[in-house]
Amino acid sequence: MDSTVENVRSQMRKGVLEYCILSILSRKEAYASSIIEELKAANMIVVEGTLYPLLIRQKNQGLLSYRWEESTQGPPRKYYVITEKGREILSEMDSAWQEIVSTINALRNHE
Amino acid sequence: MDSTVENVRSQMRKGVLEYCILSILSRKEAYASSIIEELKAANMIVVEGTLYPLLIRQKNQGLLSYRWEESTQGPPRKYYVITEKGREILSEMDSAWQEIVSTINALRNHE
DNA sequence: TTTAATACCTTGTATCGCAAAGTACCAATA
DNA sequence: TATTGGTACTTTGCGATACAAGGTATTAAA
Repeated sequence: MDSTVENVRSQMRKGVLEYCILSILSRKEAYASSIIEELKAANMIVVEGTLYPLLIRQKNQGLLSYRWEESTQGPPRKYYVITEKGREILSEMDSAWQEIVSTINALRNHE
Repeated sequence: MDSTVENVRSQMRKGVLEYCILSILSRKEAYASSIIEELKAANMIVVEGTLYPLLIRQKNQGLLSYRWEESTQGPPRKYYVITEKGREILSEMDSAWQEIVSTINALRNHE
């Protein structure tokens, strides 16, 4: 049951997910669960099975590193930290995003 | 050669492709090749193998219909026409898009 | 010692864009 | 009439990716 619109909505979210992750981590380091919380607060529904592989991908691309930290209430947390390369890529993502926004504006308001 | 950024750029485009198609067809009917031209002009690179299945999908969802028209120079063209339902969905896509834009703004400029 | 909460990770599935190859129609030209 | 080139539509196979679902491990409280 496809609900066209929900599908489109989730497609649009997908396109900017990596951008959102890097953006969050550019402000302060964070661990997966807290990133999910922050995304949820911003109306970007993301689940664990999506986020973990994505963080690992970005780490493998050199955009992130991480360190373990003990928690007072539960297992240790893997705090991800944005790298210098990550910041460079983030800034290129800013451009890419602006470009898409312009494109949509052009297409949507043209004439 | 993954070029992270080009990958992200294309991910972002994917997310709004259906939106762009409906948007173009909301102004006037068009056939596949002309849609590709228009998208190219707007900086959205799309190829046949992407567009045709997508048009068929949207037609099957009742967002589009089509009619054949003879061409003076080549085989007949399949002109796609947006339906009433298509216009409704397009307007919901407008909302979805605005929401994503707000989300990004919130995440990107927060603090 | 069992339960609940927190946190990390993996597997299988479905979707989707894209490259590439295929089919068909038409017109001009050899 | 046979061939070539241009236009247009369609299909197949592949790779990437989000997500549902299930799994492991640690800690603290009941």
